[in-house]
Amino acid sequence: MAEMRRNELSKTYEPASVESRIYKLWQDGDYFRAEPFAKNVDGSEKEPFTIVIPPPNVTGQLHMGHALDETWQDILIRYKRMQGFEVLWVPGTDHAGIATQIKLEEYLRENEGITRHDLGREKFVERVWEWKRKYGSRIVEQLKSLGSSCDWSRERFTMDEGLSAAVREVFVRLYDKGLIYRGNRIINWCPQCLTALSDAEVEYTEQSGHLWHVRYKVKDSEEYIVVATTRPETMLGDTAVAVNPNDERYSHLVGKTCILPLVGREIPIIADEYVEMEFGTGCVKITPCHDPNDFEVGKRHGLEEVLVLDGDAKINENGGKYQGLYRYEARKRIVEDLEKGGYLEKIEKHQHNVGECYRCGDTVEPITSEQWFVKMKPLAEPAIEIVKDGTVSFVPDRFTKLYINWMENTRDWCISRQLWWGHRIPAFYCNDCGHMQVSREDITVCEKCGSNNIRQDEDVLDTWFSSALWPFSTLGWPEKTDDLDYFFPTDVLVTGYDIIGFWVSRMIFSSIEHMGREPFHTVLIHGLVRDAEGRKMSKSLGNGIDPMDVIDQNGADALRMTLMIGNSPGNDMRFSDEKIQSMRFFANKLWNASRFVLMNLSIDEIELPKNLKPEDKWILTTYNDLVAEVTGNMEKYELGLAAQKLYEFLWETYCDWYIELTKTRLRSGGTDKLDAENVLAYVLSGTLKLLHPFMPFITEEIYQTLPGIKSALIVAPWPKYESSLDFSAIKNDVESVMAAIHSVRNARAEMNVPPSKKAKALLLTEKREIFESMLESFKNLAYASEVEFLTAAPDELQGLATATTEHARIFMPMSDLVDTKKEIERLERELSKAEKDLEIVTKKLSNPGFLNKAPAAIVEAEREKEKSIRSVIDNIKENLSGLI
RNA sequence: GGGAGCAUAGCUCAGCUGGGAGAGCACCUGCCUUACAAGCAGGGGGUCAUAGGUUCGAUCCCUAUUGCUCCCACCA
Repeated sequence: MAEMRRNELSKTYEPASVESRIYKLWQDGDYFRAEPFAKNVDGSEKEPFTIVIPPPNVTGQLHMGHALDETWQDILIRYKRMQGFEVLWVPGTDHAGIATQIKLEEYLRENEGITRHDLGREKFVERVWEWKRKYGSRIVEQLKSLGSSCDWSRERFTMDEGLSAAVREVFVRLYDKGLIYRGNRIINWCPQCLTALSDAEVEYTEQSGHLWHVRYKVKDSEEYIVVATTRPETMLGDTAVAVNPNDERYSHLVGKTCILPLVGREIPIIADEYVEMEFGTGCVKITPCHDPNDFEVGKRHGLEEVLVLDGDAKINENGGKYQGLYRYEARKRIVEDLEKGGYLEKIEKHQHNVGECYRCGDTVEPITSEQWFVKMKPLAEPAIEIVKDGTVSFVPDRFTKLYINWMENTRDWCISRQLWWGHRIPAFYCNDCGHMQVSREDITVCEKCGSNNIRQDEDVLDTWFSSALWPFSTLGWPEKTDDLDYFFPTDVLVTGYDIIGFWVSRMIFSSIEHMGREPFHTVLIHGLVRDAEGRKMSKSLGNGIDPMDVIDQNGADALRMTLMIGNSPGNDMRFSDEKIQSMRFFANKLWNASRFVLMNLSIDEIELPKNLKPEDKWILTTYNDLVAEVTGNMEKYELGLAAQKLYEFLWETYCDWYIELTKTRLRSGGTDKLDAENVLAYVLSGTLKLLHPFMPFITEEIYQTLPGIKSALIVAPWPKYESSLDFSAIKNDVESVMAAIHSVRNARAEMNVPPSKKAKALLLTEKREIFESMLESFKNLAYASEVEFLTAAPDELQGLATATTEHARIFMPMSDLVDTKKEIERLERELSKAEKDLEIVTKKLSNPGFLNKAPAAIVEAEREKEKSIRSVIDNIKENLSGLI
């Protein structure tokens, strides 16, 4: 596997050439494929771990939101795969009813000058399939370039045969149980898309409008009743005026009738609690067909229903002389006529929320219409319970509330759409006797009258109806399959908080209803990716950053790391050039560190040496702790923290310290060198494993070049904490040498001594042993020409630069460079800093409350700290007194 | 109207069950020390929004306040 020559690694990391090759390596190795009931080498059954992808729109293209979503999932999947789970990540795409249909209609209009009606349903649907075939693979390819390790052999599409069968099955079952019904109800209608929408598909924006106050004359009276409305055109459909039953101003009018201006219809004045006395005039015109609340009022009072708007938002035949006018045109005309007729009392400016179609943005109209609905209450109840009892949990937890709130308040779900692209509703009508049948199979003969004059319902189902079944339909349901037996329920669902209502909730109740249990145990919620200014990325703002461009320029690993590092579940993040750049640099750092190690390697097999040097023990201990921490973070879905720790360990611990500490040994040759090689390679190899889920490409590429590697990193076992690697006893000793090095560098830097100018170091320390065993490294990193151990401080400190730590005082003869006055100032600065620290600690330690109540370990640590600071202070003071 | 989130270094943000205030970028100083200048070494910079409370101890828990963001509801 390791075709690559070690010393041929290029000086900078070039992701483009690596990534496609590595992805092919994984695919050729078939590492993404999952087998139900797979066995371990010892014959035991493997534990499954399953994620289903939130299916992107089949004709869409990858955006940053996807990239974030996929990265989360791929990290979890790769982590679990390395841990020995039989992992399945089911990929697929969604037919995205409205979105796709709109897209093609736009294309047809712009390029062929035709509408879907010119083509007719059959031809149009055929064109959508063509469109799907043309663009459907684009997003899949984009997912691959991100590194997603999906089982592509199981790729699904919501309009696949199997998934369509699942949709039919569910529809029929729910219908038979009375949970799907057809009815004339008020729904949200998009006059642009010409279809009904569910409540979830309507977005509200605040707009400034007007409140028109209109006089309705009370019949057989000189009185007027004044109603306030924001949509005067709907008055054509008024069938009552309502007041609050407790409103004394109008109680004498309740039961009377008034005359609808312009129309002349006599309508009753009724009393209903729904009316707020304080708002407007306290009188509300009731338009049952064009307002959801009015619809309810109408039902309660048995009011007449007059529909006045057509599907395209034009006034219909019930609108008399206004028939044919578009809604806003009609509004203008009606207001004019009201004014002329003296019906208009006043016009107020008014801020109110207007519902818009989430796809096209057009103002939706509430309209009564014959539609199909899912009865929500019986489905919602167990779906709430399963989250309340913890069977399904949200990460972070706060989204539990949002979910429950959504579930508790949801009204019946309007599932029929007047579109052509989607799952056609399996309801069949007999044109002769009018009988309706809902069926899994297409109906050709009426079961009631035997007629074969049958037509299928024209409508299709809401896109979310099929995606609600995704966790089990993709595994073969309603067939009984091994996949279902083994991989269901799935484990984690990863998605953004914006579709909890649309999708997550519907998957949960669908799964309970049809599978009898939860679809997944954890819902991992991430935030949105915003631009550098914190704005939502959107097409209209043109501020979207194309992940494919980012990958091309920086590599998928850098993109993934950018999206993960420092990000916590549920929180939005900003995407900036700076961030992506620093991650590209990180990839390069990893590359070069590996290059350095590989250049020095002469071993054929990585094996930890028997005689470990102190610095080896130090790095192994630190690495070992890292394994434990990162694993803990992964388990808790704290991927941002895990990434952060890996970044720091690799850069600061491994590169800046450990590699530097080994350089003298690598130069020395012999066993020393071989031992260093082994430890370097061991820790690098382990770090690559830990980092692999985050940066799969570069880690795999490097891993392949390590000695003795027989498998791909993608299936290498995840590192475990090993107590045999715990040398924490010696950690402090090594760190005291590091502290001394740091202090020397500091002193030299303050005096602007270049590294090239080496100096002798006179070393006074009670830890002579450790300094001696790390002497060469110390000399190298502290720029010491030689080291002499002292048993007492020199009498005369003039002309000596001093470096001071808890355990060491170092004197460097550099008379030509040392400015005694400056040196004294520097030491005094350090002293006052240390004294401040000491003050805090002693205050704590002199507090009886602290001593009595704080845990012993904390008190002990505080004592250690005090001792250490005192030692530093003593050392600085002695140095000072020698100078003054 | 209801609910949620955020407020930590100049900027963007971490900070897991309360005990050390952190990272990246930016900034200052010195270095091409042959893995990396996409780098190395050193450094400056924060009353952790405000006011209370709980505690031996609060960035972290509780209450209130202020400011920003979002979601849901839709009083016509």
